[in-house]
Amino acid sequence: MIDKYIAQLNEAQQAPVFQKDGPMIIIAGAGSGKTRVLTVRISYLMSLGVDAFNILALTFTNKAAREMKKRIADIVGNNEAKNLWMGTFHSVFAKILRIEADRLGYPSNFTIYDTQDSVRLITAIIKEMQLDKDIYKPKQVYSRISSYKNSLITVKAYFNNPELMEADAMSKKPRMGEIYQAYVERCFKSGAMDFDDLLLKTNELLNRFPDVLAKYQERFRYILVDEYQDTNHSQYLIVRALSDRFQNICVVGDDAQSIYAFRGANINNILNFQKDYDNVKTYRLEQNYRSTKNIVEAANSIIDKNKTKLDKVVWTANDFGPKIKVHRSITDGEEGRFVAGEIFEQKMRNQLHNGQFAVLYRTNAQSRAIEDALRKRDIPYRIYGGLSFYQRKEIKDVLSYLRLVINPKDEEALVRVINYPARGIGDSTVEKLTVAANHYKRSIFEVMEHIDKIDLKLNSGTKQKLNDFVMMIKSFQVINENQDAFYLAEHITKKTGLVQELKKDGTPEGIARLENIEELLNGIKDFIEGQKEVDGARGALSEFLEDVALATDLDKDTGDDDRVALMTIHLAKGLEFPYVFIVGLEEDLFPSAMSLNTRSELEEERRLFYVALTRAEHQAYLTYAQSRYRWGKLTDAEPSRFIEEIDDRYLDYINPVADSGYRYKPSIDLDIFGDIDKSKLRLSKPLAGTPPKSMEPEPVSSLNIRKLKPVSGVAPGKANLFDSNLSVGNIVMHERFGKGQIINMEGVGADKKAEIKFEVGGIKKLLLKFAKLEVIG
DNA sequence: TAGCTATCGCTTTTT
DNA sequence: GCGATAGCTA
Repeated sequence: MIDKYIAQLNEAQQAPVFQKDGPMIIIAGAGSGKTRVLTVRISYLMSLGVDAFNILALTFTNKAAREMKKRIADIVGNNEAKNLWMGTFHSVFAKILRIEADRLGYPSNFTIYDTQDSVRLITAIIKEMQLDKDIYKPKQVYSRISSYKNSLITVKAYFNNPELMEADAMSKKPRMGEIYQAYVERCFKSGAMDFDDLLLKTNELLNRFPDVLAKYQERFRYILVDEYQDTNHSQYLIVRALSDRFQNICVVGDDAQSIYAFRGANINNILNFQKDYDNVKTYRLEQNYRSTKNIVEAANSIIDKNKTKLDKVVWTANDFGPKIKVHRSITDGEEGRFVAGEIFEQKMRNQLHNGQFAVLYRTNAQSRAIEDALRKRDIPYRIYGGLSFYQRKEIKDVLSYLRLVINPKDEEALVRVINYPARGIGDSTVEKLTVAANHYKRSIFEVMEHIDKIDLKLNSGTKQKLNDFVMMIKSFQVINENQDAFYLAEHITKKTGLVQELKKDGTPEGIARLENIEELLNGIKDFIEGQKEVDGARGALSEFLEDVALATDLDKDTGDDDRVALMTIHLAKGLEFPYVFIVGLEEDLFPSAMSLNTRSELEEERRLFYVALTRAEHQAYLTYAQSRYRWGKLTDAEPSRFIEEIDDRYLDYINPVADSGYRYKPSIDLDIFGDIDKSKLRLSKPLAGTPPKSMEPEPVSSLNIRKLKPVSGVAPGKANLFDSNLSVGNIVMHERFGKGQIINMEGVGADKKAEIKFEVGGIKKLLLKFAKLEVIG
């Protein structure tokens, strides 16, 4: 049986399958069939007699884990596949932490705080400490704490590290450590772990308790890690610890697709793997089965621009296929219309369906313009990511009640719903409760339970209301013991008045929210139906809540309806589509303005672009707009350097008509389209009195000026192909105008122009993008 | 304490 | 251009 699957692999793919023991790394280029290799390898291990219980496979998304499990089930049968430990780092170690929770002083029913919960708690702490929230920005503080945790810097380690403390003091946050400490204490007191805790506490567990470590080392004799390039330090240490005994560790990854450094992923984990273990075998999968030659080669030409990378040549035996289409539009609205129109046309012409198209963007905010256009064309689509279903207010409200039932110490859940729907427990009361809770080192709920024994200067009416709330939650707990989660959830929505609240609102938004709650209830029903088939399921409610806490939108995808996919590039990693639109290819958007400060940030953006392009099987589109609404304001944009970085032979410029039609005749005075030319407007600051005609009201905004800085600040001469080596004073040769000297340069990126004094013909302004200039002196 | 209005900050990506 | 929050008033 297994032989058949092995025979379907090429030689390079078979080699890692056949290596049963020892450390190994598989460097797998985009589209090289790594998932197949992993599934066959796991199946093969099992065919050699390795018990499924002894295999741990860590993936990046739940979806990847599910799919892999399904494919393995096809090979070895469902009963065997069921016993595999397979999932994301977070979900696998959340399960283990629940089993071992008492070792760390946590309840096994601990809550998992999502980012929203964490940020709210930090906001509250900053307020309580009476710090300036403009200096201590909660989100910034959160990400700082997150990066500490991912580097295994505990509160204690922080206070032992003068360098860190100094760095925080330098950035005007001398009390960072105290916030960190308070945050950790409050989470603990609430019986809650945040995302990073799931990894940090696992490390703590394995470090502090040798017997626990031994137990899981013994259990996980074979460990496989997918997307190894995206692991952070914390994850790295877990893998190292668990694999230390048997050294049967197989990691798969592609350094060219490392796109999560921003949240602590360490590309060195993959670059240094050979050094971490003895006798590491390295395998390379370089043949791409996914994309056309055009796409593969164009993608290679991009990634070549990066300095930090492993040796690897991705190639394909596929056809050349069509060139990559590049489209320029005036506004983001027009960009959306182009995408929608093109999907419409391609569907007609080639008998395609919606599911074969994907629109990828850098930021979630870009989806709106695309959505509008698709809707107008009646093209069904599905948005992934963004505000996920479970993060919507009405959903989080219901979930908060459910969380309180499981873990009444959960403070974020409590604060959220203690007065929603309104029941006369106001801010000042909650404040008093919080102060008392911190003072007695108890949870707010516990304080409320003993409200009569503590003097909080509350009037009797308020006390009664608090008591009612406690009794209500307790009554829910009783129901939870006797009824299933669906019954309880439905009961809660009615009993708390959540449903009535939305019904009386009556607005379309209110109705939509009601429908969402209904969908949530149905989701719970589905979940417990599914649970009934799994043996050893604990209380369905707590399992449901864990699932929800670690679920992503991608996981909800059933894939059975035919829709165009809209998502960020990050989310698209690991997916593939015949037709891919990469939209918003503009400087400051992609590459993001936030990533222009260092070379490594820029290289990560470039890898992101590489990931985007290699999602396409048959046809890729690159689109950009010359102006775009950002933060509700129309903003100028210029084409992304990434377009220029692709060799022209792979590209097909769809519409060089309107303004570049002029540009092909550089002898024409450029002033005639001065109104259109953004960079020119921007740079004519001395003429600021000139009324800008019909374009946006303030062409010389502070935004635009700010925009110039980072672009030109990046490695002069390297920023893009067009300004290489050229500077004022150079003697150049032009194919039509002959010899001349550069007397001035202006603009950036694709709009970069040189003013050249030619020996014959006088001074001309040329767009470097089109002028074929040879430097001769 | 509740509900309304004004203001802010946001948009880099996610488990 | 939106959603969350602060601040004001009843």
